[in-house]
Amino acid sequence: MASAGEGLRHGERVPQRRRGEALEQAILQAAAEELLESGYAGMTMDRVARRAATNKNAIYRRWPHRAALGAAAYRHLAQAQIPVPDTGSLRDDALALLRQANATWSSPRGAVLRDLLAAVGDDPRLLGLLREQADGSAMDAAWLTLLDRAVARGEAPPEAVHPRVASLPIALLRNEYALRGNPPVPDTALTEIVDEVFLPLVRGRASGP
Amino acid sequence: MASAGEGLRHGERVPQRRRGEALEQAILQAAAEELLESGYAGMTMDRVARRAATNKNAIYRRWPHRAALGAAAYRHLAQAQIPVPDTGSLRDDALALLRQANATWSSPRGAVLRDLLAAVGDDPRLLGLLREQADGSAMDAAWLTLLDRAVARGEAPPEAVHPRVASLPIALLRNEYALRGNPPVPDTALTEIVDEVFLPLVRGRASGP
DNA sequence: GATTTAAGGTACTCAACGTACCCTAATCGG
DNA sequence: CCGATTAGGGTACGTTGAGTACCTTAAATC
Repeated sequence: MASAGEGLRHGERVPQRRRGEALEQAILQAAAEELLESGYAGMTMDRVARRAATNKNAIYRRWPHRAALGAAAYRHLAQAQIPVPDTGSLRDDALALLRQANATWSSPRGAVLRDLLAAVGDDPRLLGLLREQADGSAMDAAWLTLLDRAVARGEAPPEAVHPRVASLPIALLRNEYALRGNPPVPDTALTEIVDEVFLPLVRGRASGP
Repeated sequence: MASAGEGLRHGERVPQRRRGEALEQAILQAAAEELLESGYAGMTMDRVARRAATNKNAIYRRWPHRAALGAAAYRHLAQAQIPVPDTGSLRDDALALLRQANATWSSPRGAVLRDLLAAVGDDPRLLGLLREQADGSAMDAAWLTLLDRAVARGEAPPEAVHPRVASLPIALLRNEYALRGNPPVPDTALTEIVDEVFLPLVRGRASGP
């Protein structure tokens, strides 16, 4: 067997030691994998370092502490694109969005996110970083789009297009998780949120001041 | 100064070593104080033991791990009695209850509770223990009472008395904390929750199916 | 090719959880 | 009233994991 990798034609050198961006991506990838496999509690710095085939130095040169790495790794694994459903009915659209959020949050990724939010505590920088990708403005935008369409169809009054209304179903879903813990919220709870709260509220704002 | 405690009349002995209930209460008290002073992260087992003038053995004989002690200590310090406001107006009642919850949650105790809920993770026993005293059924009962009174005054339709409606304002308040972190929610957010969501929903359920 | 930059390797400090062991005070049974 | 049992006190560990220090060595840059 000829020794490979060193003697290339024309003397092209293949670096054997990653640097900069390449190394950073490898670390993030390793951290994300650890997060999915063992949760945030299991994502130790040594394990990440070993998995990325590097050492803790390289990590601490980039992130000041574990929570920061955790947040960055979550972001790396949560390329959240939210496809806004368009079924032609406000109720079905709302249910579809809720079900999608429920599926995401009850997946391992959801558990990781909740761990991270807990661990981050009150560090506003990391809090923002997490929320951004997690469910923040993108989610609100989706619900506003959904309401806009309903108004255009004459299904909802214009007063219903309001940030508080838009964020309501997700807030209630989040609340279910806060109360019950990890297991996925049953579908009956989702329909209840839509039928008993969301739609009545949309109606209720019609004749309001 | 005469040496006290040992030589009592009639040979009554005052035990110098606490046992059972007395010691348990002392530990809980010490843990609760640590929680308030330094949060859950600062409530180390050694500190609690020192503060209670005992040692870790006595603690671990009673609680299997730190999280269990934390939950028990929180319960010890959170004798939650919820006085249901009765101002004669649904809006004012609702605002009063919300403001009270906001005050509690933005106090050190609220931060401790959030830390604990995070630390407890998915242990259902501790989760239940915490929620019980924290904001669970007592809170819901208060909101249902408030709705009942409004219905009696003719201020709200009977259909508004529904668990989902009752838990809504607290769910939205909790959501504010989840989104923004520790600082108290501004009063404008509370009035918005009441005026833009809660009251319209109560109205909206009136003519509903 | 020399110099500077950053990765690799490793050992270490420190804090904190949880455990083991042994001694001694309090309680309980007779 | 006196031994036996129970449970608290004291203390020293073992272990894990965060974060740091320091030196060596490869890669990039001048």
